[in-house]
Amino acid sequence: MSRWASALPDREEVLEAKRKAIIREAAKVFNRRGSHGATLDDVAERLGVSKAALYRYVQSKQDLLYACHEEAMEIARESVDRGEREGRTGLEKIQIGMSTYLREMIGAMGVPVLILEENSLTGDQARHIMGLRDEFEKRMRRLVEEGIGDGSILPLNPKLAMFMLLGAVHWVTKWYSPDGAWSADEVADALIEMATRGLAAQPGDRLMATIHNS
Amino acid sequence: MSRWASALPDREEVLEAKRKAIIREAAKVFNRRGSHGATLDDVAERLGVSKAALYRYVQSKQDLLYACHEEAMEIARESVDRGEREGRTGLEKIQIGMSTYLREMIGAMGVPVLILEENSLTGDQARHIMGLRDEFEKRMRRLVEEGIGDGSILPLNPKLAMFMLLGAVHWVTKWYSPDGAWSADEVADALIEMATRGLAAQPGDRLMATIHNS
DNA sequence: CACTTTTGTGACTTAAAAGTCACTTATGTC
DNA sequence: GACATAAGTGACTTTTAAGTCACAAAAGTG
Repeated sequence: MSRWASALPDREEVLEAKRKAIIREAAKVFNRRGSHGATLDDVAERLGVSKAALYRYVQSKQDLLYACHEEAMEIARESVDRGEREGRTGLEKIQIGMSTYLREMIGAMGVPVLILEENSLTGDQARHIMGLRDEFEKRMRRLVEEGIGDGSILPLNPKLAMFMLLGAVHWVTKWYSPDGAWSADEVADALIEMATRGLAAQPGDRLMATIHNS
Repeated sequence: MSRWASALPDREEVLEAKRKAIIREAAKVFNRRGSHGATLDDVAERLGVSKAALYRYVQSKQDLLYACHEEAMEIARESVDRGEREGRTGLEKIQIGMSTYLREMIGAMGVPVLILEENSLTGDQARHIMGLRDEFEKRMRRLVEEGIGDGSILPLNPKLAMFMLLGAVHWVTKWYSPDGAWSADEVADALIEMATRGLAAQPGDRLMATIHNS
């Protein structure tokens, strides 16, 4: 047994933490430059190490890209979980789920969603990620249907509504900067309020989020 | 003077038509694979010619990418023009402008919008395209302000509203397929109706577009 | 047809980034 | 301190796609 018992992070943990850091940084670069435009030299430089060092933590660029996608889908899944747990109507579940998702993506430690370029993943990896994405989208669609059923959402096409919301949300990663005037929380609240109002059966006659009133 | 007077397309026209075809095809590939992931061999193959042939019509891949962006911004500009001309309130102008824009992008001959990857354009070209984009966004924002002023739109943050709408619209290029069940027109109408309802001061109590009622 | 101009090609060179490896530096253990 | 193991590096090879070029095929013109 090493000194300090298990009070100090052991090797495994440090290793895993470094791998996570690589994934986070890579996700940002992939997202800004596209998966083919991003270079591992670039990721390495942002982390202050050499490219060769990265290869101790990831097998290949493909592997890294795959890990980023997995992370993003994990965030998506947890966000819907939370929406389903905490919301009372279909609409509320969507609002909570989507704003959680958005906050996680653009927040300090977030892995921004990755634009799915055709071709960036292949074979089993592509199939797995697409499977997760389809599942996520199916759950979102069901929440829309639930909302229509319970009267919180207007009769409309669930698939189209889901795509509209996802577009509004994913696009944020293209323009949002943490250095700007708005916090991730403010953006998430205000954007989701506005976007979901389009579906609401009883839309309020004013918007409550802080960004709208400043 | 050649025979048939000017009834036959002359060389210049044919040349220009071929260049347009290259731009359209390239735009699709850039959009699906990202600007770095797209290869000119691929574009050439889709057009049934060799890569070397492309270089008779474009100077470089950069030049081609730039032309695609210019084309997309031209479409954007014309769409706002039409909205401003035909709409009566700020909200109506936005609805007309945005649905025109979306139809043009995903329609048969459309040049899908290009995700602006950082780094894909550089120097003067990047500055020019960003200038056009900023101008487009500024006009959209002004229409939101106009709508707030004339009472057709709720008091809200114009910049955020614009980003929400643009996200919903641009995202369509990621999932829409002309081979699917929905026509470009149907999608444009239904999506814009839903998305702009979120901003409307007097949102209707049901959605009219065909997709929602089928 | 004979000649010129335009359009297009396959085989090449070049550039950039992925991926590897023999080696150095750091860390932890007795 | 001495040894063992892990972490990290610079210089290399390999791969892929951009871009070029000498030549071939096609089209226009007298």
